[in-house]
Amino acid sequence: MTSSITSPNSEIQLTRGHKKKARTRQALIEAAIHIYSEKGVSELQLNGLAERAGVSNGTIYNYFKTRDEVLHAVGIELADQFSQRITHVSQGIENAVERVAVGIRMFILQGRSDPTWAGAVAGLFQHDQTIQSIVANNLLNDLVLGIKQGQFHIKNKLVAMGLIASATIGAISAILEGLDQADYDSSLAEMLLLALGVRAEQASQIANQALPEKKLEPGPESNVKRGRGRPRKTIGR
Amino acid sequence: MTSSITSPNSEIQLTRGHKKKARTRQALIEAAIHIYSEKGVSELQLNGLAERAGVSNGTIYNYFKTRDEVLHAVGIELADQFSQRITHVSQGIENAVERVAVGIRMFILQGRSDPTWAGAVAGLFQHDQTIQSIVANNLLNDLVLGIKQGQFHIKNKLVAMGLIASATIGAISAILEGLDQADYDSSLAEMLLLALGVRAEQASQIANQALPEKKLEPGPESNVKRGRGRPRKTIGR
Amino acid sequence: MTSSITSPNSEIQLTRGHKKKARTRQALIEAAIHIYSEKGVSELQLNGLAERAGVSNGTIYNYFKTRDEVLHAVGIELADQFSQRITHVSQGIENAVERVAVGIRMFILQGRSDPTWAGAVAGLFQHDQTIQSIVANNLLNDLVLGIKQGQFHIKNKLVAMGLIASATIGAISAILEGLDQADYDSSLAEMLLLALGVRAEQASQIANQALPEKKLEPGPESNVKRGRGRPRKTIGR
Amino acid sequence: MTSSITSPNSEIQLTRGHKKKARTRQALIEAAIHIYSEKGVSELQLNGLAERAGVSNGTIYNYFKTRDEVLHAVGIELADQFSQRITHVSQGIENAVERVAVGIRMFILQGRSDPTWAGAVAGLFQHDQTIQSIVANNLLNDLVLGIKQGQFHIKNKLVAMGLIASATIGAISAILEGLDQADYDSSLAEMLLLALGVRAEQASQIANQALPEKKLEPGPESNVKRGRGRPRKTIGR
DNA sequence: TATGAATGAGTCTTCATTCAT
DNA sequence: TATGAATGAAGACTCATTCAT
Repeated sequence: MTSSITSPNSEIQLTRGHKKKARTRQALIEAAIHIYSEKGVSELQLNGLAERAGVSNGTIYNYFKTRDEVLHAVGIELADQFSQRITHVSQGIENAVERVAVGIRMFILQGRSDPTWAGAVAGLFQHDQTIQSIVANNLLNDLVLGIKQGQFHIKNKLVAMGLIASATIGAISAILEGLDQADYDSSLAEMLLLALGVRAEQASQIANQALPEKKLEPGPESNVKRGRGRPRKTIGR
Repeated sequence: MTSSITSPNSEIQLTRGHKKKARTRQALIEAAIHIYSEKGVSELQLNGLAERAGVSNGTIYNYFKTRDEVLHAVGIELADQFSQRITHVSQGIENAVERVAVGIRMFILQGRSDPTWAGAVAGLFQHDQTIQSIVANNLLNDLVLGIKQGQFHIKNKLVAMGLIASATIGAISAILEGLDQADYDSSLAEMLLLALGVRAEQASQIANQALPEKKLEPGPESNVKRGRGRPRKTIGR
Repeated sequence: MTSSITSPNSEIQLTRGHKKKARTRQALIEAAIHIYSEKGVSELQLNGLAERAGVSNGTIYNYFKTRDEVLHAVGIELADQFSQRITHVSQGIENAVERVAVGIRMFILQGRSDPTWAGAVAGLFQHDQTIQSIVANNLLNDLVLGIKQGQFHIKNKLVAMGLIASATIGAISAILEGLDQADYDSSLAEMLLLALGVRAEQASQIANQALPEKKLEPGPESNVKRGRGRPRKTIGR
Repeated sequence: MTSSITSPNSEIQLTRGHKKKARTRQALIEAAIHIYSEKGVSELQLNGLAERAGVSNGTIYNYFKTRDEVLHAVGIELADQFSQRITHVSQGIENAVERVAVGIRMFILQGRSDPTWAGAVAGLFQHDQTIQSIVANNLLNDLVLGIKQGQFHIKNKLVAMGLIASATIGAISAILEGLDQADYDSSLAEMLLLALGVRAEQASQIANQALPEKKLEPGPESNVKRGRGRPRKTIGR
């Protein structure tokens, strides 16, 4: 049942009979993330959610007043996790170019190692302001830093930000749809660095250098065995 | 607010009684595009569609067996229009760099001049393989051409393609959400050319040169004369 | 199926295939009135309503946007019918004392001849402003008239109005609960006339004189055969 | 807003640990009375009740097997209180006309001084036989007495009883809805005495004379000391 | 073909009641 | 006894689809 979605300290909670409430809430959010990932954000049905979380439908309403509140809570949670995961790896990196490259690549690599999580994040990105803002903030800081460091040459920061965000999300989506490519992460990172005005050799070098050795995040093997199959037949509801 | 989606001068159509059927079908599709644009693909409700198209709900089922069939037909139509509009503007441009730049910019400019259409296309892009394939085909040809012409230096064509597509769609979405920027089109085009390995000065020059004087929108009567029957060979379903 | 609840001209409608819509709406309202009468206003359940009206539950929503709208519509309808029935019989009576007496008695007699209707009106009286206002208006006019005619001697018209209304509604309720009394109508009318300051002999005479020969209202026999049994076990929902 | 329902000085209660049970039960009933008064009898929800009583929802089921049992207990309690309050004020009054007038006025005055309690009683009156019976018994005795004293001239005692009860309850409801009038109590009492056949001058004099100086509300400790067990013989269920 | 009322399966939501702690 | 999370039956509401006219 544990998955990389579970917050880090959840093992402690699971051992005790206490904190039942927190556990159920977490179970609901995790189940929601799985459903997001498999069927898309707009497909979340409360019956399915309850079943997947192993509770009865009424239980959902002990934690969320309405369906929308569930969606929102999941958004917050994903945004939170996103922020943690990405900032985690770029901690300690001083060079803005490297920070950006590492961020892009790490996120793409999540598309392979934890497709559930990545799929949910990617899917949610279009629908939730919260997660967009978080990405935007992280990115903007690094862009500003890089400009100050004289490494980025950008005419319009907002356009640049949008470019990086949508390209990265797009890459994740492509990978999840089976269009993976060898070195997708470094290829894309290199191109995006070029777009930001980084010199070609530097872009190539930084985009292809080894990633820091930090663990991506708990990420148990269970993430891999889950297929992201079930092709959506219907677009709408 | 002007939109090429709007049916052509209706007097012309009314003169021929026997085109009623085709007209109703077209009215439904156009109404659907409006709804796509305003509320998102997954929000299409058949009652609202009928109302918007000025027919009664039962009438829909004279043209489509099921809701899914409506969605599919709209997808085809949008893909079709997209294809026409884009190929239209790059007709006659020999230089691959220019072709790509013009394509990107023209599409972004639609976000301003015909937001309904652009919004629908952008929204559909995430959900429908058909339209993705069309973009892919157009783009791939130009990329290959540019490589042959020695102007693009790309490691992975598929990655490059995904980059351009998602960045452009992302730009449209941003604009539709009110996050417009002056020179969004040329700024983004320039960055993307850089990403493709075009030299900085050339990228800047081509991305900022005046666009060809072609009208953005094909004449309205083309909406009708384009045969619905013409089977299209697409990669997607 | 027809009942005194049906509006007068409904027979005409029922003969034609046209006006299906109006017929269904009327069927819903009539069914609601029956339920009101049997189970009380707060017990109206949409499933039961649909079943009783012989339509499927979804059909209700073709006529009313929400449960509350059903309640309101029934309130309007009952208030309308109330107004018609009562004003009908007092038409042409010039003397205010007589008008009031006839109104009180007629309404009480409805408690016997059309218990469904009367029960619904009585039950609704506590919950709906609309019907209260209508009663109030009818009554107030007659009180003012009687005062002008020098027959009523009242200190406070509003108190008097409340007295008459609640006493009459209370009588209906008592009758519907099986606590009927011979001459309930004239006994109560006489007491209320006394309360309004009418002289004893006049009160007695007017309260006991024969009622005008007008038919109460369509009132088919089907109204009588329906028992108002099913004692409410539960108070709340 | 002062209310005799409010539990007595809680310090006294806290000194005795062994009365916890009785206190919780009483807290629940008092909370229920507040809810009755504010939202109507049929709106009592067990979650809200628990919250208002300051206990957790499960606790209710330590005192009542079912929601209906709660409603019933509240009914008993209110009827009990009603009986005490009314008999309290008319104690020592020999004249039946005065007894009736005082009863009516006192009850109406509760609508102002203790609207919570009065509202609950009035609301319950329509739904609960118990409280109706208590009123009936009190009233009937006085009516019989008044007839024996030659002061009431009534054709039908039951009709008269119903008239007084419903008129008084109606008055309370009107006041609670904000339709208060100066001298509502004496105005109504006077009219009702007239209805009972009392001569005009006497009715006016008695209905308007000063009320006895008794406190409206029995001492708070009575809330506790009144045995819950005392079986009451009532007509109603 | 067009209409629009009717349908009913499917969803969300509420709330009295149960039960492990 | 007290707690409060969990339960699930039940009710309101939606909407794609059918069908008589």
